[in-house]
Parts: sequence; structure tokens; C-alpha cells
Amino acid sequence: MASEYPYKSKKVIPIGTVSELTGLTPRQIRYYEDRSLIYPERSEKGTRKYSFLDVETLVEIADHREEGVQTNEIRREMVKATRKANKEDIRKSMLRGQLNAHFRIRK
Amino acid sequence: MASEYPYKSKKVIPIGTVSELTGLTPRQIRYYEDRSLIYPERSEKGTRKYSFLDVETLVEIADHREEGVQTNEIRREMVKATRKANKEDIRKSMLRGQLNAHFRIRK
DNA sequence: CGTGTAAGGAATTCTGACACG
DNA sequence: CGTGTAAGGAATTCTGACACG
Repeated sequence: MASEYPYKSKKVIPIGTVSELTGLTPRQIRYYEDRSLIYPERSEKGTRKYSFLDVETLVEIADHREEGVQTNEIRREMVKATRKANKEDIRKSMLRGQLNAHFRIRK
Repeated sequence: MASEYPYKSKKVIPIGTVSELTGLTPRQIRYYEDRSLIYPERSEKGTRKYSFLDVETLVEIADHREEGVQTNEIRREMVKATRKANKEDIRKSMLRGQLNAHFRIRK
């Protein structure tokens, strides 16, 4: 489920590399986590690990910030976008369910 | 060209994480690099960075090693597999070239 | 609010070497 | 040949705080 890009969501990138990839400073990256915009995983000893998806999200955050959008507003937009995506997923899976029921398609 | 998996080849994973992902020790991972089985990138200060493709390769290496195959033999097999893949790429691109010439398809 | 920085400590990684076999 | 380990050093990351604004 939702594993179309197996490597995109795997959290394995350290903050220094994320910093290079995004152009953001580690300080900024940690702050956006503090504001609940991203959720890296932690290794046993506490170092943060990010996914490529996190990197993409951070780039979007950076774009919004450059336009002066505050982190609060960015969070609202992200939540909204997520809800929309989830609704579409539900719609699709319901459609699939109907089709399967109709045609008796084995998964 | 060959960028079907944009994130698969990007070298961003530190050796400790690769160790967890593969079950190999950092010592083993460095040794296989020494034997020219993998080629991580280096950060400015010298720390190794691996891609998910490297991780996959390392798992294959681990499988071969468990069967007692020596690194030399593993390297030969890998070179052979690479050559085969390249030949297929060339064949495909030539075929594409012919088709394009025949039907005047714009790229 | 968002970001920089100095501070002290902890965890990571690096290399070259010795060991075993 | 392939891998473990102790050694010393360098680079990375972490947190909490003060600063500016």
C-alpha cells in the first residue's frame, strides 16, 4: 500500500546531506521539524534520518518561506493537501472495490 | 538517460545506515570497496555516501559470500552482468533509432 | 518569528595496522 | 582471503541558550 516508490520514503539521509540537497541550513531544517512540518526518524543514538520525500517537502517549504509565507500557514496548506490526497485514495480504492465486486477480479 | 529511478542511484546514505540495511559490518563494506565491488562517493571531508543501488549490490555480494564465492569471482560476475545489460541497452537504442528513421518520429 | 552562533558533549567515520588463518 | 579489533584523530550531530528583531 502506497509503496510505488520504495526508496522515496525510506529515511536514511543524515541532516548534513539534506542540507546540501536543499540549500537549507541544519538549523532551519531542525526548526521546521519543531514546527511540525517534517518528521524525520531517529537512529538509536538520536541522529536524524530523512527520506527523499522529506527533501522534496523541504524544498517546497523553502519556496514558500522565500515568498514570506510563515510556517503556520505552510503547515495548514500541507495538511489540506494531505487530506485531499487521502480523499482521492479512498475514492480510487472504493472504485476498485466496486469493480472487483462486479467482475470478481482476484487480487 | 537511465534515470528511471531518480533516487535509486543518488549517493546519500552513510555507512552506518548501510550497515543496518544490509546486515554487513562497516569493515566488510569498506573491504568490498577495496576489492572494487562498490564505488561510494565521498563527502568533502571524506565520509562515504552510498545509494540504494549500492545497498542492493551489497546484499547480492553478501549472498554470494555466504555461498563461499570469493570477491574476485563476484567481481567477474558483476562485470559480465554489466556488459550484458549494456549490450541490451545498445540493442534497444539501435532498434529505436531504426524505428525513428523509418517512421520519422520526433523525439 | 525565523535563524545565526558559540558551547560542550556524544556518536560517527576514517585510516593504517596487527591478528588469525 | 576476509574480517575483527584497538587506536587516535577528525568530522558530524545533538541540545539548550542567547541574540536579533
